[in-house]
Order: sequence, then structure tokens, then C-alpha cells
Amino acid sequence: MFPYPSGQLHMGHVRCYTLADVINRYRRLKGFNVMQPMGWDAFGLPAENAAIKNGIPPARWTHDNIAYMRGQMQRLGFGIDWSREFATCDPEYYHWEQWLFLKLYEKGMVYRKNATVNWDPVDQTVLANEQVVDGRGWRSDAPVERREMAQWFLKITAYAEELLTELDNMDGWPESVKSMQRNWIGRSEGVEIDFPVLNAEGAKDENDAVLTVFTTRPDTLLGATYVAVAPQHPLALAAAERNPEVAAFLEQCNQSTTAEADMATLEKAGMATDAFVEHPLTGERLPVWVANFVLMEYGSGAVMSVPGHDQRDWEFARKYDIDIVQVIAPVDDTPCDLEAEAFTAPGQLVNSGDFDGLTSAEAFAAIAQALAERSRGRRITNYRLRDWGVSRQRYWGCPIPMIHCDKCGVVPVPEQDLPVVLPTEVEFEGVRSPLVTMESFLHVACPQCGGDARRETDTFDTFMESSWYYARFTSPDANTPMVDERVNYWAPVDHYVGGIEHAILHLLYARFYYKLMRDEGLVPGDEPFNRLLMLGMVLQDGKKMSKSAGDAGDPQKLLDKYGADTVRTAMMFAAPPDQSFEWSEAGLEGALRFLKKLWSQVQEHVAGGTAPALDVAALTEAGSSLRRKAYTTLAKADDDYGRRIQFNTVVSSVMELVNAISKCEPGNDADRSAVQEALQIAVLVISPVAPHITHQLWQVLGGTDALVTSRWPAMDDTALTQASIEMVVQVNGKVRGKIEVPADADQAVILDLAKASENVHRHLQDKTVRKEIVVPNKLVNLVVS
RNA sequence: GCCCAGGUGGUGAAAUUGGUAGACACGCUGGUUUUAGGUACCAGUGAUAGAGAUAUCGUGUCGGUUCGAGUCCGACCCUGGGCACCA
Repeated sequence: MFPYPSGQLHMGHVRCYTLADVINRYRRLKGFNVMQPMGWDAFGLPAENAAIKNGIPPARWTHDNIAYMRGQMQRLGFGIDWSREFATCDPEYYHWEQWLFLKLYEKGMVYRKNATVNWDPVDQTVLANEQVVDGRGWRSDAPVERREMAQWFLKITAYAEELLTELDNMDGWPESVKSMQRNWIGRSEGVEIDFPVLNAEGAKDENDAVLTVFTTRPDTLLGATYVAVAPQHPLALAAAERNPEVAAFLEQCNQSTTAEADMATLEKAGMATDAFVEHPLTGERLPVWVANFVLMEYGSGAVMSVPGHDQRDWEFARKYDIDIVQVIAPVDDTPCDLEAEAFTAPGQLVNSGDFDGLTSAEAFAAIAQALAERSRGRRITNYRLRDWGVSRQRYWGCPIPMIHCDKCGVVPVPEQDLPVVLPTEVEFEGVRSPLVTMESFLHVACPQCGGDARRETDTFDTFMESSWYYARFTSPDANTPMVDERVNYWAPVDHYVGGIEHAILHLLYARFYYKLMRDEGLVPGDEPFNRLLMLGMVLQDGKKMSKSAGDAGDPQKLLDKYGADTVRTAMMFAAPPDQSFEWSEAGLEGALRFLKKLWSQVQEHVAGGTAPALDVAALTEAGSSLRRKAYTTLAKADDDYGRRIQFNTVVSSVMELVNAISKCEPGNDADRSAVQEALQIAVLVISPVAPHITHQLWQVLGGTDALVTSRWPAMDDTALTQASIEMVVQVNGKVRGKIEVPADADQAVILDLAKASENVHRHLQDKTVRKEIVVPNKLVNLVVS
């Protein structure tokens, strides 16, 4: 995941890009053609904030930051193909984003509707959520108001089903991320039910107006004693016009905050209206209430309320003295006392006329059927996922390529006029976007009638740019829409590495966007990222890493003090990739010590002169046991790098190998060739983690080519064979001794050796052996009593 | 409330397929080298008892399966993350 150019790298970046670089360098050693690109998620609010604070134009601030951070990355030795670098604020990049938006507009995948924004009444501008602190504007300190504005939306809900079901096939993604996305999409199956609206005389409305609700529990329909609508529902608004008390209540609801966390803790409140609806099956008259807990955004903004079998409805009914009717009875011994609480489990229907006796599941189908026959209901699937609002009332973003004409309405910018370039020479006057007052940008001829028109001044949500940049890396200079045919060689991304904080929004939008591009015939496959490595967070004092961290959290200070290899090694050794951990400087000393030790072992070895060619037959025990260790390490590292993606254990196993090398006392000249081989393996295996020192050591060890062009060593299984094996002996499952057995010993021999072993013999005295278990090459367990 | 991931020494952690729990490091203790400190090297380091050999206990808690459980099963506790008046 490419970074936001905030100014400097933090340890979270170091971890992310080191992990990616280790994968990159390992795969190159294995002979793969690897593209490791880098770019900059360059649009966004911090650049504007810096401009407002320091008077530096966002473009310059951003480019300065990019230059500095690029230098830091180069110093860390990341094997990046800088020829593919771009920033999302380059017009050559966002040009194609505007292009796709227009294509989607033609297709009907884009629409405009009103949505709520945070309005700062003093600064007269829209605020981003981050700019609202405790309900007040970050600069004006004025209480923020809710305001409705026309905004652009992308129909992500049209892809909800595919985005959900595809998750089941994504084996390369961690379960936790898939689970988070499933929750976010929030699919629920139910029935949409129409309640005919009654007029003041109690008769059906002459236009056959209906109030539509969504429920996942149609089996409880006969227990509905009222319906409740959201404060923003048309029925509520109509009632407010007739009754000032209702109007006052709606006003009160609208004043409360938009933050969802606060909504949940809000006390349930409601008010009866003078409206009534007719029960679609019984014909009974049900009152319509306005309730503050009904959300206009979900379903149809109205619910049927069944206080007997929904806890929330139960509490509401209790508070306002509405009838509670039981229509579901437990089928097992689940307690059911409607005086105390609602009975929410499925069960068997009662008080439901023809449906009595059916189970909840049977009744679901039967009632849905009955409603369908009367044209009063239909089975539907509802999603929690909302369409993606992409308009931002901000300056530093990609201009939305639309024109507003008084005569023609909203007119898209013609394709040949793209890109709509964002002016970069700007000055901020206060908080407002400079675009709003910039005539040279605003004024434009209407593409349809040629008359005076004005440009859209909103820009795209920056998640738009980060939804497709990875595809652009395949053809960063393409002059055709978005990408060119090179995308078919590279895409989809084999291995995507990034922080857990992007588990939902970025990764869901990117998946959606990829499908949009696929449906334009631009990219191969259905999903953008085959394998996802979700990093845990790097914490400092229990908090997420940020610029504010101390010296131990400043990569620049650490690079100056320890060098890139040590920082990289310490970072990889600290914890497995998916785990969050507290960063501390403590690990650096250990990593430095290890690299120094590797260095001195190589120097010491070559000081002894050239080792002869390897002659396995001539090795002493010291030499062949070192060889065994070297090849065990090689096999484990291969598995850890390639399959397990766990690099802390690669570092520790190379540490073991280096320890073994330093302890090895060559018995003859042939053993020195085993040391040579072991050092070469150690250097190669750790090189993805510590590329600089190993580059040098590789040459010292006689490498003729540069290490980066070398290949991962071939496995030699014969090095693993050994004449005798140590086995553990247990008595009743407890370790009582260890024995050396010949590698080819049969069970009888092993058991004899085991029983003869001194401590084991003691534990067998006066006991009868009931069972003998031999696990080849591992252990013997004698069950006695 | 629902979903996901975790819980192992003083610390970061390892144990991949049910087979020696604590590899590898950090830290600490003692020693060698050094005028001293640091570095480097050597030894020790889960708890308890013991001079030691060794024994007992020990992977959140309780129970189960198994010759054998950190690993599998059941119930529960705790931590972190996600979703949530979602009808």
C-alpha cells in the first residue's frame, strides 16, 4: 500500500515496506520477475491544513515531502523500480480517473443526490469529519450544523452481492479481513411489506398509498401492534405539518449529532402521529409513530413493530403503553415471559390465525407467500452497505469533471476536454477551498448550449485515487484510458502488503473499482489482490505510531545510528508480520550484534585462505553436522519466506546457523569447505532482510556475480542424513531419558536401548510395561503400571 | 448483543502434521580480557525443593478425548479488533 506523503517515514512504513522488500528480494532469488513499485497517495486534507497554517501551496508541500520520503526509502535499501513512480496528484494520473467517472455516469453507475455534511457557520464552509472536534469546527470553534447538499455517489451497492460472495473464494486473504468486510456489507434476507395508508376517515387512501417496511422476521407479522418511521420519513414530515408537537419532535431529532457512536446510546424516544395504516393480512388499524431510533438510511426508513418479539420494540411499547402480543411460543425450554422482556428466539406460531402451529422458518415462507398473493409484500435482500459518496468540498483533490449550466443542468465534461486540471498556484483565504472563488477555474462554456456555465468545485474522495493506483503501476506512462495491454502481464497483484487499518474501506473500494474496470474491459480477473498480508500495527506507548513518536520511533535517527540493515533486521525479528507490537530500541542491539557476528565469521574464515572444493566423503563429524545445520536452515527459510510469510523465524534460524558456524572447529581442511558453504548459505538466506552487508560479504566469500543476480541455493537432501539419531524416552508420557540410536535401527533395537537407559531403567523397576509406542526419529513412550 | 483474532518465562517471542514447552533474542547474574567503563568472549537464567543427580509443578480457568495436549473437543474468563437502535 502506497503511503500518504505526510513528511517523513514512521516505523509503520519501515515495517510495511521492509516486509514487502523481503518478499521481493526472496522471489527474485527464486528466479521470479518481480515488480516492486512505489507511488504517492498525494491528495488529501493534511496538505490543505499545512497550507492554511503555513501559507505553502499544497502542491509544493506535497512534492517536498515526496522528495524527502523517497530519499528515506532509498536509504533503507528498498528494491523499488523508481521508473514507475507517480503521485496521484499528477494530472496524467487523475485524468483517467475522471475518464472512468464519465463512463460510469453514462452507464448509470453514478448519480447525484442530497447528503448531509458538516457545516461550519462561522467559516461558511463544509468540514471533513476530521475537522470536527467535539461537535465544533477545528478553527472557528463554532458548533457544527448538519446541512443537506447535492453530492455524487457511486453505486457500490449494485456490486454488494459479488463483493460478498467472492470473499468465499479468496483463500489468500486473512479470515479476519474477510469477516470485517462481510460485517460491513451486512447482508440480510427478509421481506418488504406494504401497509396501506389510511386517510383521516379511516378509509384506504384513494391513491392506494402504502407504507413499506423491511423485516427479517415476517413470521412475527401478526404480532405487529404499530409501525414506526424515521424522523426524516415523508409520513413523519406530513404529520409534522398537521401537528406542531410532532414538528418540534422532529426538530429535536435533527439537532442531535450525526456520529453513529452517539446514536446508539441515545435514549429511545417517539411520538404518535395522527396517521394510521392497515395490517396487510388482518386489516387491523395500526398507529404510525415517529421514533428516533429508526434510520432513514436503512431499508425504507420504516419498521413494523412487534413488541412481543423484538427487545427494542418491547422497550418502546412499555414506555408508551402500546399493546404487546405474543405470536411466537418457545418450542423448547427457553424461558418466555413477555412481562419481563421480548421473546426474540424463533419458535412456533400462536395467535396467528391460519399460521398457528408453523415453525418460524415455515411461517417465514408461508407469510411471504400470502403477502405476495395479495401484492402486499416481496422477499428481498437488504444490505448495510451504502452507496459511496465521492464528493468532497475540498480543494486538494481530483476535480469532479462536471459542469453546471443554468439551461442544461448538470453536463459532463466532454472526453476530449479531459483532464480537468486542478490549479496548483493557489492562496488560501481562511478555510474555504480556493476553487470556490477562482474565476479562471469556475467559468466555462457549457459543452451543450455554449452558454455561460460553471465548473463543479467539489473534488473526489481520495479513496478514489487509491482504488486503482496498483493497476496503473503496470503501465504508468500509458496514454490510453487508465492502463494499457501491459496490465495483462502483471495484474492482478500477487502480494499486497499493508496495514490492518485499511481492512475495510480502502480494500473494499479497491475491489469494487477493479470490478468497474473489469466491466470496462480494462483489467483481467475479478479481484485485484490475490494474496493479502495484513500487518499488525506498530505501537508506541500503546498508541498507533505517528510523527509524534520519540527518537526510538524516528526511522531517520535509527538509520543514522545503526544503519539500514540493522533497522530492517530488528524490525523483521521483532514479531510475526500480522501481529501488532510495541516498538522499542532494545531489539536493535541484538540485530547489530548478530550482523557483526556474521561479518566477523566471514572475515575470520577467509583469513584462513581459500577452502578446497567440497568433498563430502572427507568431512569429519564437525563438518557434516555443520552441513546438516546449513541445509536444515535453508529448507526452513525457504518455507518461512515462501509459504508461511513469517520472517522473524528466518532471522532466528540464521542466527542459529551463525552460532553453529562460530562453534564449529574444523577437524581438517575439508571441513573448511563446509564452513565456506554454510557461510554462503547464511549470507544468501539473510540477504532479503539485510541486503547491504550481505552484498559485500558475498564478494568476500568469492562470489563473482553480484548477490542480487544470484539464485537461491539448490537443496541437498543428502546433507540431512545422519548416522545416529537422538530419541527421547518417556515413561507414562514423562521424559525420563535420551538415547542415541543408529539411523537404521529397527523397533526392537530402539526399545532395548530405551529400557537399558539408566534413568528409564530406574522408573521401570517393579513395574509392568503395558504398551510400547515408538515414533520414528522422535521418541519412545513406555506405558507402565 | 453478533463476528474475528489472541492469551506461553522478567521482556519480544518459538514450537508448521497431537510427540522433548520456552528455540532465537532482549534483559539479568557470575566469570575472562581491560587501569576502569564499554566492546568481545565464556557460563548460568520458567517456578519450587535439592550441593547435585533428580523430582514435582507449569502454556488464561474448569472439564474431556488420548499412551501422549500449548496444539483436538466442550463450557467459561480475559485482552485486542470489527459491526451494531440494521428492523
